[in-house]
Amino acid sequence: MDLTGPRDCTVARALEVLGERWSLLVLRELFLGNRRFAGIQAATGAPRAVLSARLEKLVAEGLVETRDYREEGQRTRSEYVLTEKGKDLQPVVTALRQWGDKYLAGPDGPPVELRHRDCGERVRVAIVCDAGHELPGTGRGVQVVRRDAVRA
Amino acid sequence: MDLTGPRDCTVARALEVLGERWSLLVLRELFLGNRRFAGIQAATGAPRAVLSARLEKLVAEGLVETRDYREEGQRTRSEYVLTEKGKDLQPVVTALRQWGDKYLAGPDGPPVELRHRDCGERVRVAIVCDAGHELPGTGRGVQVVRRDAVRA
DNA sequence: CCTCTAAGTTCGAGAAGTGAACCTAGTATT
DNA sequence: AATACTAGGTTCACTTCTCGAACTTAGAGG
Repeated sequence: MDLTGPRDCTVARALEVLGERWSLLVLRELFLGNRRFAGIQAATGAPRAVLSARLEKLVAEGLVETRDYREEGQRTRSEYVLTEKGKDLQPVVTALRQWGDKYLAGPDGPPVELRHRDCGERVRVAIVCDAGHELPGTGRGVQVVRRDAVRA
Repeated sequence: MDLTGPRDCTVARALEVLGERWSLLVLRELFLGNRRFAGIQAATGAPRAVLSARLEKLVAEGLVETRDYREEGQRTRSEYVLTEKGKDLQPVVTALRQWGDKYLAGPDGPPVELRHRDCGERVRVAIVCDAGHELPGTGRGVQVVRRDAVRA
């Protein structure tokens, strides 16, 4: 994507990194603790060539690191783990899941549920302000302040 | 994407709707109040043919509705507005923006800021549980509960 | 009836995605 | 030391998506 374009906001830049097909699905698997190539491939259904390219990109962007592991009877291989930068995408994946759960779940309800490990309550994404108010998930009450002059 | 695949979670389904290039960027513009074809085209930089197809898809999926408007000296045309289902994606776009602001903003800082209209404080996305605890944005403390049996 | 305009559509070329087959390099077995 | 095994890729031929530019559409206004 051309970042010299009319509105170079950070959403566009984020999508530059994450916007390709499979990228967010790979991150979903990494959040679920699936660290190996074959496991991610099976869970996402991404073609191997694409998965290889996406993992490479995620590593290059610093969202993911490789780490060596050794299965017995096998040579040493690499597995993929999220960096802090990658883990910080949890709200994105969780927000997507929440929306999907609300509008796209099957008759059995969503297949994965997130809970707070400490108290067992259901976890969700909320829009809040620094004064501690929670805003509706539709974004009502959010005021957009543009700091960008027109940059043609 | 093949939804008969190994792990048909709602994240995958959500990306089925939103995962194509430009879709989320179009939604960003709609959230910012940009409702017209030409305006969205200019702001996102998407090719007209692609934009046309994406808007059509978003309408078909029920995230966006068309509404007639009439500029004086012009014929009646359609503009695009978010439905409730579309507005519910605010947390996704905001989470993306937040991550982009943190890791990808330029030296001048992010070009767009979100504030709570009622109190003026900065708005952000948080991971919270139903007991009112706020969890770190990295997802530490989130427990994944799988309700899906293995569906090969 | 001619022009203007926003909103599309069409087009050929190029980039990206696809599944299947093939390759690679340590491990273990013989 | 030759052989088979395996997770993780790479390569290939094919299809689909994306791109920018040019073209089309249809109502408004002169």
